[in-house]
Amino acid sequence: MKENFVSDIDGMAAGKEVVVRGWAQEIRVMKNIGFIIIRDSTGLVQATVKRDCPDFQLLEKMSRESVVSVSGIIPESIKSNVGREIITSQITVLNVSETPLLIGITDNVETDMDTRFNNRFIDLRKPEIARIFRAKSAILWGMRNYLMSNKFMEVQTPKTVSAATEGGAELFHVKYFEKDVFLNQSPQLYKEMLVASGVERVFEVGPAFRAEEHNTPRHLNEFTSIDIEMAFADHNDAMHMLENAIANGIGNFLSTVKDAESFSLLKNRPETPFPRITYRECLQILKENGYPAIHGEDLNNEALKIIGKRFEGFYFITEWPKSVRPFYTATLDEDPEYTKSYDLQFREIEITSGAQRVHNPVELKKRIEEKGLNSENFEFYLKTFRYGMPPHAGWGLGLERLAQVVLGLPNVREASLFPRDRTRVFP
RNA sequence: GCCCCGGUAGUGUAGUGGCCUAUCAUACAGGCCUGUCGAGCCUGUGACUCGGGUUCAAAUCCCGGCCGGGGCGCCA
Repeated sequence: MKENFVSDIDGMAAGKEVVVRGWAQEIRVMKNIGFIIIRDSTGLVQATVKRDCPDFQLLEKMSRESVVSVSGIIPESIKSNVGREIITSQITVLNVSETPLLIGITDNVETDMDTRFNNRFIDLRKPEIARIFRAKSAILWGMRNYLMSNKFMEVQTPKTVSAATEGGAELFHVKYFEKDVFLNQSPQLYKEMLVASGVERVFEVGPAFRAEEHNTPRHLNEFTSIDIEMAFADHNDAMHMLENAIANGIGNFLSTVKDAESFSLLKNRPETPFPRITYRECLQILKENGYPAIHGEDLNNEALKIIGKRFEGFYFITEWPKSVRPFYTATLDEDPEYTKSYDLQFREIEITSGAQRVHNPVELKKRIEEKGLNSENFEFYLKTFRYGMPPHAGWGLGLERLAQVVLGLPNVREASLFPRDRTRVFP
């Protein structure tokens, strides 16, 4: 096993002997001296190879990105501009890399997104690409940590489901032995069933599939959904959990990922609570801006851009009309045409959708039928509401979209290691 | 699902009917030079997405396929 990562060299005294293992990012050879810039997951170090090193001739035939193990000593004074240096005593080439590289790593040439994704394993060697996923991981960890400390249990629910769905999104068909099944668009129904099972607070981090033929910088056909559901809670409680989970996620990212503020769009842990605006207030703003918006319809992208300009970062749009929300969304006590629902927005990008849910089985059945769905297909779900279902609320969040807005990425595909879009199912 | 734009060496580009035997950068191979550091200099290798059509002549114009980027719709 590797004993030292490159960044460990920072604390080492001159004269200390180390073994560095990583990728040979740059190789330069001269008459009496040569250099290898070695990269590992933690950073760069220059291995300086003098003529008297017995492995000097290995440099001359070494290709970039070959995997090497280099032994050496920390020098008294560091002359390399990468800030770390070892004076080499021994070099082992563990595996050679073919040339030329499929895409440049340090070359001063841009590479198209398509070419990069076709060769993603090399693309990910670029520090500016790799750090996206360090950030995503740290954001998720911070959110998970917040939920775990609030009595949530992490669960896994099936991704293959039979015909009954929430309606709305198109689903992917999959052969399942002699049956036709679908890839689940969200864990919604399962989360609620687990609330009925007495777990009270559940969350899941997993894939969600949407067979929509969109081609935009903010859609993936397979994305990572963070979903929560909590018993004995209303939409305001769920919003509270959401904004604090996000603040904790971003806070964790900024405080644990190296140089986070240098590449993050958001430089500070966001203040909570996030501002809230109702759907009806949005329509009023649009009207004042002379933008035609139809009451009872969804806000389109252009409308959301107008609304988004009024807020610095994250904001909630609450109390959406019943007509644009799923059947399981609870309505306002004082006006049943509107719902206890909310979307979390960042400018025009929708990050999260959530609500208090209907917990009365009679009303729920009615709402399913109002949407034109067959309630018999939902019996597995409806019956969990008849034997003691508490009031509950929750949300579903697109992790790639969250990473996209936190980092200011131009395309959500950049936040997916191996994105799945309208045409890409490879690699 | 509808609409717009695009596809030229490994990578990224210039070229919109003949001056293209296709530009430049980077990579790659070889050489010179140098405790170098986006090193520099010289030489070399390497490309018009596929199929059909128009034309004396097509990278260039037309049609179709495939692939890509984006707008709308829809959503996380």
